[in-house]
Amino acid sequence: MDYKQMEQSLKAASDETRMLILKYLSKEALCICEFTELLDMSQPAISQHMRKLKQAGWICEEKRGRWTIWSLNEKHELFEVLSSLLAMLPEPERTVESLIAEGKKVNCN
Amino acid sequence: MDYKQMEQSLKAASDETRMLILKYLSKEALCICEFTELLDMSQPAISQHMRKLKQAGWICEEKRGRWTIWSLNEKHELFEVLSSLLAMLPEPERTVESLIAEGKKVNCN
DNA sequence: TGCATACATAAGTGATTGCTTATATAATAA
DNA sequence: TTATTATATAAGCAATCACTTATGTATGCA
Repeated sequence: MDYKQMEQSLKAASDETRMLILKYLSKEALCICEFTELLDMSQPAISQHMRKLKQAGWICEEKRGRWTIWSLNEKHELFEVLSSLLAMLPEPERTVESLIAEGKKVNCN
Repeated sequence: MDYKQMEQSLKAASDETRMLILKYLSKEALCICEFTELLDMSQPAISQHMRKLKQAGWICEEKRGRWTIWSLNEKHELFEVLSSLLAMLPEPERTVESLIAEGKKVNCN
């Protein structure tokens, strides 16, 4: 891995919002609409973060009907490093379960 | 470690120039003037990169006369992660030895 | 067919980045 | 003392950032 590649990978991960996204994805695959609820952010903001993470190779998308299901790319060269970083982070307050409890869970998977 | 802390640490390391600096420091402690030669950059540019790395806790400074000797901070909470990242990077082309060969090595340590 | 849903993209904006040049500071050398 | 060396800091600037609002696109449903 060269310096430019590592810079691009790390830069994409070095953002509080995107680290939260990756933390959620380390548990289960999710779609954009769930993240807008979990992170309380606009849909375009989430969408743009996803694009950055995808360009860096951290996540994969799977189109299913009108949903796009996002998941961690376990084949990323730095996947193990990412995993150990994510393991150091606390569990987010909002969970998919809390969305269900609030009746805000969408049926995308 | 919380999300903001990790973001700040990773952001400081997520730069090609600063990763090169860290790679050099993983071998030996060095001063600014050596980096200006090794990286072919201006002194203020290097100085500002050092400040960022120091603020993130990645490096330590030791003032010795008019020199400032910089070294990796092995007590950083993410030191092991950093080490494994640096180990994946190729050795830089320019080395302290090549500086000596060119007669550009300074006597700072 | 028409409308709602899920998402992507584009343009605009204020904040941050990484450099530059210029200058300040502090230690040593002459 | 004066000059030189090593470094830090400040101001300025173009590029990039993360958001916003507005709009486009594709799917599924009535």
